[in-house]
Amino acid sequence: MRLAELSERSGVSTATIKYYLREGLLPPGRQVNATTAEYEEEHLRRLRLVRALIQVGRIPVATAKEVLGHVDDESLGRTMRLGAALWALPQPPEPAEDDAAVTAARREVDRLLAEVRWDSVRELGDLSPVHRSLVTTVATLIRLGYDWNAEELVPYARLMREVAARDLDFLETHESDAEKAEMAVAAAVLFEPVLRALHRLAQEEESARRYGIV
Amino acid sequence: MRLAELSERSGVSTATIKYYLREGLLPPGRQVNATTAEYEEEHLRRLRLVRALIQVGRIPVATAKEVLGHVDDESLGRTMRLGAALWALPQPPEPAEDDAAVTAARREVDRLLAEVRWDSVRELGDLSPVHRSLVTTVATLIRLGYDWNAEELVPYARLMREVAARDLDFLETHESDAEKAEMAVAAAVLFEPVLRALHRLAQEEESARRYGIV
DNA sequence: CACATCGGATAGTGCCGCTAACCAACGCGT
DNA sequence: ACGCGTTGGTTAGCGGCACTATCCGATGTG
Repeated sequence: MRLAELSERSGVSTATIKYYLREGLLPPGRQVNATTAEYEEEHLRRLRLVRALIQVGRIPVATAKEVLGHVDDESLGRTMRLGAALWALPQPPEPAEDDAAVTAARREVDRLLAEVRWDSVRELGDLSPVHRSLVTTVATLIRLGYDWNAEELVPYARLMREVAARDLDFLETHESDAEKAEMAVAAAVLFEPVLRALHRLAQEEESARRYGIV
Repeated sequence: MRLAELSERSGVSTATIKYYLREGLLPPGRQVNATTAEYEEEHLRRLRLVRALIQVGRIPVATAKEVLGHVDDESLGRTMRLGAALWALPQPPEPAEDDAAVTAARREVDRLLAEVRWDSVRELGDLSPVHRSLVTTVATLIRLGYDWNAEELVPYARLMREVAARDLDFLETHESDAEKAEMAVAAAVLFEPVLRALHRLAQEEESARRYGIV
């Protein structure tokens, strides 16, 4: 298909598609001649994924490019691709001011990880961007005056562990041979909005039950 | 305290504080005379909350204003304040293209809510922004080619229900009289990054256990 | 062979979250 | 009483980001 058809079938304007091509989010089509390029179904699928990452996952274009770079990195095995792609996903900005709150937060997070015995991530520690962002967020909560401690997070951690186990089960079940890595990224990025929405819906439901009003 | 001190103790530049005052995110200080205004501890706390909403929660300034407006709305009771504030929290943009994917998504979400018996939110249906955003996100997943169905979401929904119950327990325990509504909003907004981080950490941990590599 | 269409390149737009610069009023030390 | 540094408010501008409008020469098409 040509660019115009790609645009029509995806609902993305040709100008935007050109922008994505320019930014390297979308691999170039097969150049037929100087004025015509041919795109495949694969391009359409990739374009939908890009839109999902950017619109639903709210991932910056530059980051999306990086993530997709890992997805396309054939030098990595399946697991590594997934890991590298997830690693590249954006985290809350780290003010990195090493004050008392951050110290306290780090201590509590460490205690939490010890308590639930997540030894793999404990070994990685600050190397993992996710770990750092968790510390930062907890530090913010502490600064706001929450008397935060690891014990209160333990049940949440256990629940999220269950969720993560289901995530991986899901991936294993649904992976087709064709686009394994893309699926993994899509699942990682698009599951979060689903979880977030379910979380808020659950809050509405629970609140309505307890207090009668929403 | 004066603006300069408010700036120093919060780590936010005076220019930015002035900006927040202008935008109505921060109530004006007590005007002593034409060139001096006096701010209280309350302003410091509110300022920290604003920063948390914007930086950690990534909430747009205009939305944060709206949310805080509900928090300050004394015509509402506690529960209503919380509800209104949560209601105003931003959702993924809704393309609102009522195509086959959206229809299918709506059907699956309805089935899900029936299955887990969240009758309160079911009654509200499309009225709730959260409900709409869930439908939109699921529609995106469907468009990407996931053969999505309600059954697969059920365990997630149950888990998030447990999480939500804990959220509300937490609120009930920790609420001090002084800043109930602010705490509720902070919890709602700042809990999500914590959950997200725990989720990803759990994925790393689980993946490391299953496949040995992260 | 006229003409619409194609894809690529470039420069511009609109929004958003600040931020630098300015200003008159004030308060404090001498 | 007076000079001068500081205060809080106002205005205009900046930088980044995600597009987007426009132009262009090459090309396929009736």
